[in-house]
Formats: sequence, structure tokens, C-alpha cells
Amino acid sequence: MTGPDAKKSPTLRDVARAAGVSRTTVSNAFNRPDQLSGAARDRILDIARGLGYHGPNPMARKLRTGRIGAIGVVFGDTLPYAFSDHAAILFLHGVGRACEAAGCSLLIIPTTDQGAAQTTVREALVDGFIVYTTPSEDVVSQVFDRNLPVVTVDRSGVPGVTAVRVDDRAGARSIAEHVIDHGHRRLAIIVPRLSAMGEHSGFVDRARRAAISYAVCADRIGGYLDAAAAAGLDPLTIPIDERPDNHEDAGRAAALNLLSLDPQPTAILAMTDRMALGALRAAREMGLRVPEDVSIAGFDDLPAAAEAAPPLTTVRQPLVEKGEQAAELLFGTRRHTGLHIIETELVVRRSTSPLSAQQSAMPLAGD
Amino acid sequence: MTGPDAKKSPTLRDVARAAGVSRTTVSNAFNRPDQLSGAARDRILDIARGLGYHGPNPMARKLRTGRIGAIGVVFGDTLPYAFSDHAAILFLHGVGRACEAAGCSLLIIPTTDQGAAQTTVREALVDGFIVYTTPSEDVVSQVFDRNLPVVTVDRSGVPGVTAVRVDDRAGARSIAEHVIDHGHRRLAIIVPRLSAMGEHSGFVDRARRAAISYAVCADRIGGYLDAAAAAGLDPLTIPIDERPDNHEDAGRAAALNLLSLDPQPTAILAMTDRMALGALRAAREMGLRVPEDVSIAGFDDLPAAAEAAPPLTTVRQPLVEKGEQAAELLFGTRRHTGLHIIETELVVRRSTSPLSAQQSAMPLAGD
DNA sequence: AGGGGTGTCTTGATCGGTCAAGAAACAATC
DNA sequence: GATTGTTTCTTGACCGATCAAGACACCCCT
Repeated sequence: MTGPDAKKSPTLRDVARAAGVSRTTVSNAFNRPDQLSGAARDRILDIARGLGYHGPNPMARKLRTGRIGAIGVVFGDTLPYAFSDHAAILFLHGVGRACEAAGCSLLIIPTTDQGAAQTTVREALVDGFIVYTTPSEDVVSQVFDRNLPVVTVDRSGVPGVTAVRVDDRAGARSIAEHVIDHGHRRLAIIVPRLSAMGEHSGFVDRARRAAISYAVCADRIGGYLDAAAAAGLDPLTIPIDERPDNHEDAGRAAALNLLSLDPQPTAILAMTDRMALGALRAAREMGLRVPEDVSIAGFDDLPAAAEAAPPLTTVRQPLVEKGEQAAELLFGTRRHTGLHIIETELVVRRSTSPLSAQQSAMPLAGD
Repeated sequence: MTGPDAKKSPTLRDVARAAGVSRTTVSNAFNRPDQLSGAARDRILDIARGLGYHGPNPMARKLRTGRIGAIGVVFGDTLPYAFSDHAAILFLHGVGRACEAAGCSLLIIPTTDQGAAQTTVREALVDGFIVYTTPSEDVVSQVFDRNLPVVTVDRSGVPGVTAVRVDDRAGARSIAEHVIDHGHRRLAIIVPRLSAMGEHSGFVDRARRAAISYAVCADRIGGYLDAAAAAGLDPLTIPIDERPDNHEDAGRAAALNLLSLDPQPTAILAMTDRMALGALRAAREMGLRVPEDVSIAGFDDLPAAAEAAPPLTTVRQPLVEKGEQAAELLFGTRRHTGLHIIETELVVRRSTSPLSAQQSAMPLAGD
């Protein structure tokens, strides 16, 4: 990517020389019209144009003046993934709103290539960072090393760092309670990748349940199991299926696996709407009706959840507001407290229903 | 947004002084480990840490070294809008893919506030720009003024500027032909804002048809009308309804307007899928069946088009690839030619069908 | 005539680094 | 012992601007 002008472009000094004035005067011609006579200004601007000088180099200028005017969002996943995940996009939407209000641009920093990510973060030209989801710890510590303002989102807190969290545990509990209140006892859970280390597909065993490294996963599963325990169910008997990615296809595969258990679960709690949508598809493929044969619940309340067939019962988290708040905390627009917790809301639609007589006729696991 | 360290942070010079070495040596300790003894390096790094020095200031460093490592995408709309428009997101997805490959970050530059946009563009720390959709001409010329590499997307070409265009005209013609081949003669067209100047809602009169400032609009409408003319229809008799925004709601309003014409159109060509989806809703609300009572076609082939009820006949443009190509052209990965034209593909689904006997029984406009 | 004010422009320092060239110390080679 | 080479570190210029302070001319006023 070489500039249209391969020959290096002229500087303030060149213009000054050509115009027979000092650099400062040229600088003023561009930035402080009141500091020189109109005639001189016009002449200088003309000469600059003639020389192919396109205004003060922003980097040099900002080095001197300080503020950069952009904030960085660090994604755990690849950039393409970020742009294909609706939750991420809604989050960015919110961040964008706050940026706009603050007159700030938005730098999206990919961190796929572990090696490159280090230097990308190290050299990012930003006034602060938002760390979204789960970049590797290396990258996160690199971010902290920059010693710029940071807001983390959906990550377990680090002392001294402003964090935005959703009350995932309460949200998960509420939707599990909803299902349990409807009489369901044979629950099953679908989750995306639980730990930064190791990729796993299939049932989650005890060891892996104990080694969850992502805060969101830990909290949501915790919430589900809290509700189960409160209802007298043994958490360890509730099957959890993990898939490496948060995708429709992954949710489908997990649901196919869970729904072929005997006895079949009567309610599936998917940790994300994306996976829940895949689970809906799996049920359809197996000839099961939702919610008559199996209730399916999601989490997030993506726009697609309301439009699914049937519309998805889920837990709403205000994704746009989450992004907006994170950015506002970074800008200092919003009062700084260590931890910002965002509440969720249970959204009951039609993918869940009370346990039917037919369903309850089947043997209860563990009986 | 003040840094955690309000007292200004130490510089290379401070570290050098504390360590009793020169600035260059400290610089080398960070960037060129082979240029000094391991012992000295460790000692310097230790001292730096002790002083709260967090690595070389990226701005100063880049001022010296040149390359910034980010490209800017300039949006015509507000940032939040960009993140709510699927076409834009898919485009960004593609850009992100290319950025990732090039080890580059992505700066998203909002241009809502006309005044601020000028300086935002002027000061954006990027190595090049992608101009997407239709920022105001002021902003575009500001971008050109930076004299950095630029690729424009979906805009009519400017001499010397690499442009990515979709063959909108051919795509529009193909879908109009598809509908005409199915026997439809009473066509109607739905379009978003046609011109940067003036906001208009409702039928587009002759004067406004002649004053379209957005290249995409001009081409798509041109394609529709080409097909109509080729089939012996008078383009001027085909009603065009314009709405200021490319939104479902806008499409709905336009369709409601068009479908209350007498005689009623039998086929609606919406210039975007978003508007087509709104038109589907309008038809449903009016108790019209699609496609039995009215055929509706879109443009873009967003993911939602395939999932609509009924699935939308549309023109597919490869949005992700468009973004990727634009970025690759900017990086120089792809061979530079002035104009890159991307082909479209007609995707026939179920929202269009042959004219029914009942439909053709109605009087033909102009007979 | 001298003091104060204003408008226009210049000087030299500075922002925080990197880079090319060279110096000092020491070892290896002929 | 002179030459060459390495390793390690320093110097001064430079990247392209901004900024504080001051110089100079000009006008107004008493």
C-alpha cells in the first residue's frame, strides 16, 4: 500500500521555505486562521496546494498534542467472527453510539495471531481499550501493560480495572426456574467452549465442569444448577454438552446428542441464543415438536430469537446498552465504579411450555 | 478519560537516566534485544518497570517509522446505523478478513456530525481509506485530500481512484426480467433515498428521477427500467416510491402506498432486501398473499432474505467478498485496476411467481 | 516623545521516539 | 604488533508537527 505519491510528501518546513515564512506561520495558516493576515493565509494555502502538501501530518500533530481520538475494542475472536456474531455486533453498536457522542473513532483490534496480537495491542493508537469477551490472557496482560484506561466486558474482574458484567447467574437461574416451575425435571444444558485450554465436543465430565475458565460460562451454568439444586435436583445428573464454538451448527450438534439420551430431556437450556436456534433446528430434524415434545430456552435475546419458529424463550441482556455503558465508563462520562452489573430479564415466548402428560409419563432419570 | 497515571508517564529518557545508559540503549532493550548484552537488557527492563514505564510510546515510534498499521472505513451513516445494517456488517466482515491477513487493525470512522467529520477524517491515524456507501461529498473530498490510498465502494468512479462496484444495473435488470418473464406488466419500484439533497417520501416524480445522486440507486433503477423498456413498457408509467431510509419500516410504508394504487401492481421490485422485507410485511397486513396476489423481489441477498416468509427472490451480491476485495485492493494484495466490478446473481425463491389468471384479469395500466 | 496595546510573524524548545554513524573495549587473525 | 572484527554502547540528527516566548512594526493615547 504505497501512497499515490511515492516520492515522500512535503512537510510544513518545505511549504514554509517555498512561501518564505516560518513553519509556525504555515502551521497557523492551517490551524489558527486568526493568527495571521488573510492574505498571507491564502497565499500559503495556495503554495501548499501547489507543492502537494495535504495538511499537517496527523501523527506528528497528535504526538505533540496528546489525545488520539480513538478507542480500541479488543476481540477474543477473529475479526470475521466478531462481525458474524450478532451479540458482538449489537455490543459494537452500543460502543459506536457512545463513540459518536464523544467524537471518537473506533479501532477494532484483531487478536487471532497470538504473536502479532501482542504487537498489535502494544502499538494500537488509542486512548483506551475495551476488552470484549475472552482474548487470551497474554493479550489481556498486554493491554494492561499499556497503562491506558481499560474497561473489561464479560470477564471476571481484575482489581483496579473497571468491569462491565451482566448478571448472568441470576439470568440463568431465572430461566431455569421458569422451566422447572413448568414441571420439567429432565433438564439438559448446551454450552460453548468452557475453557481457554482444550477443545472439547460432547458431554462435560466432572473434571471439566471444575475447570471452567470463562466467567460468563461459569456464571450461567452456575445459575442453571443453582435453580436445579433449589428444586431438589442433583446438578451432577444434568447433562451438559459443550461445543467449541458458539454457532447454530454447534447448538444443533449438541442438541442432537442430548436428545438421543434415554430418557430424553424434556427441556434444553442453551447458553446462547445462537446455540438455541441450532437446537430448534435439531429438534425439527428429529421430528420433535417444540415446545410440545421438548422445551428449548436460549440466552441473550438476539433479534433472531423473536423471529424463530417458535419464538424463543430466552433471557434478555441489553447488548447495545452494555456496549454503550462500557464505552461511557471508558470515556469517564459515566461514574466509575469497579464493577458495573447489568440486569437481565426473562423473556417468555413460545419455545417453552409446561410439561405435558405425555412427557411426564416417561421415566424420570435417576428413578 | 485520564490515564490511571495522571502524572505524566516517564519516557525513554527518564529510564535512560535512571539506568545510566543512553536512550538508544533503552530503546534497543525493548525493540532489538540482540543489540545489547542480556544482563544489561534485564537490568534496563527492570528499571523501566520500576519507574512505571510501559514501553515505547506507539505514536512517537510510528512517527519515526512511518507505517501505522490500520485502515479506515468511512461510513456515510452514523456508527450505530452501520452496525444495524446487515449489508454493512457483512461488508465489514470481509474487510476484517483482509485486515486480519494483513496484520492490520480497522478504524471505523463515523461521519455523522458534518463539522466533526471533517477533522475526524483529517486526523484519522490510518494508512488508507475505504469509503463505503455515501458519505457527503465534503467528507469524501476530505478523504481524497489526505492523499492516502483510497478505495471507494458503491460510488461512481472518480478518475485515478480505485473503485469497487457491483454490477447493479445488470443485477437489477435480471430480476426485473425474471418478473417480466413471469408475465408481470404492472411493476412498481421501492427505493431508499435517491439524492444527497432533499428528503422525500412517496412517489418519485420526473424531476427527481433525473436528479439521482447515488450511483447505486441510479444503476439499480436503470436496470429495472432497462428491462421494462426492453419488454415494451414505458418506464415513466412505472411508479417509484422513495423513502428516506433503508429500513424495513420504510419498505413497509412504500409498499402500502404502492399497493393501494388502482390498478394494483402485481410485482414490486424493492431496491434492497431490507425494504423488501418490509414490503412483505405490508402485503401481509393488507391481507395479500405473496406471491399469489403480489410478487415481491429484493436486492442484496441478506441472510434474512432466505429466512423470510416466503423466502425472498432477490439478487445476490457477494457482500463479504466485496469488503475483502476492497481491502485487498487497498493493501495492494490484489492487482490495481481503476474499477473493479463484482458480478451479481439472480436468486429465485418463493416470493415471486408467474402472473396468475386472476391477476391478469385486472386491467393493465395504460390500456 | 514615551508608554501601552494589537496584529503579524519568528525562534528555539519540545513531543517521545528511531536511526545511521561512530567510539571504546576487547578478542582474534596474520 | 598492526590489522581486522565483534560486541556493546553513545552521539547527534531526524520524524513532522505544536507551543511559549519574544521581536518587530504600527497605531492610539496622553
